[in-house]
Amino acid sequence: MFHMKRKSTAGDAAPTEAGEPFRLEAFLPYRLSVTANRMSRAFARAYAERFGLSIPEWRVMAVLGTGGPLTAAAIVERTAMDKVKVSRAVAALEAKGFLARRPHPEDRRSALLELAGPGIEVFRAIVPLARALEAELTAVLGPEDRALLSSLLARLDAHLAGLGDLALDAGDPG
Amino acid sequence: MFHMKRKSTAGDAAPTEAGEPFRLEAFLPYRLSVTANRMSRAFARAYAERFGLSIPEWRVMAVLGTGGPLTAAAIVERTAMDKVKVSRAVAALEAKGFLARRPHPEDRRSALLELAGPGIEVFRAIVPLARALEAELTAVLGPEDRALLSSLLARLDAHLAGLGDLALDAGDPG
DNA sequence: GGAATGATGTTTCATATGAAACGAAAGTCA
DNA sequence: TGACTTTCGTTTCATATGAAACATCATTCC
Repeated sequence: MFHMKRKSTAGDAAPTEAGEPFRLEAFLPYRLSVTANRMSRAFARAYAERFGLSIPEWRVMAVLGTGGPLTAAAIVERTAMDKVKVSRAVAALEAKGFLARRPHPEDRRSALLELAGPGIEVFRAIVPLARALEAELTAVLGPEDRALLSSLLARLDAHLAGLGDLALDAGDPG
Repeated sequence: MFHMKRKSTAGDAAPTEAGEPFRLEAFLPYRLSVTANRMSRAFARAYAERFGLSIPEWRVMAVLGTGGPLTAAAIVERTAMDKVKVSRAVAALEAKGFLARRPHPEDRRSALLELAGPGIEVFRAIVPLARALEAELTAVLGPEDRALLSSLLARLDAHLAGLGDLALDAGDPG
């Protein structure tokens, strides 16, 4: 049989060509997931060993450490984490005395959160270590490829976030 | 201007520069994790809705569908999944009649696994859909950027796998 | 051969996750 | 005002995860 009709447009000089046997290693969702998990595991271990923090906790600290006081909803937005996860991370950090809640002046359901006490110094200590570990783990890529990867991921992520919940099946979003 | 030595056009040259305030969005492990999770969620939903498969189950089918009969250990190797996860995925697929176990001729602890019955047709049906969804979700990147991303991830992943468990912190090769 | 050690795959158990239900507080509308 | 609807954050619950213990078979070394 002839395999004609290939290369329909730019869209299909694709990740995996239609006639070929399927290879998991060349499948982008797989690649992405495996690499991200490896990376996450390394960081999770480092944070846990040195600071007793989970990744969600570290992320909350990361946004609180740079942005001012934030509500939980704002943290959800900036960390791209589930609100349940944020709620639990905040509770854990509060229990450790790493952050403080202050009543929100305009909404009694909510609270303003910010780093406090030991949390402030831990944040200062963690940032350079996180950067160093990032540098070590991504050492194979030079600075340029690292930047390239980051920018590709950002573009892809924005697209995925745009697709959002809609149209993942059924309709053709375009 | 004077100190425009390396303005961030195509992204920051270094992962995160030492003097700057920490930005989670520019932190590669974060980017990677968020993007991978979004992608995974989309696929998980698609596989579940259309075929009643989890991602681990789909991955096992993916390697069995192309490679011949494999042992569980071989599947672990090729899918980069935990052996517990593989064990459970295999059990689930067997319960659905999607794969068959055959005693391993040279090792009575092990078994040879291969797609069977409905599993074969489901595999054939799923591959083009997986490819189509991949294409849709990565549509923002052109074919070239997609290939680039894939190759960057592969390099990074190989490096991470190389670091393995060792040397992530000071040194306890255990 | 037969103990000691190693490999294979399953089960146990403690933790992590997020969808959905929830109470409390705003916001909306008549 | 007094119903409604919506939003904020927490809690519940059912599921997913993997480290460690396990049973089973294989291999090594004496």
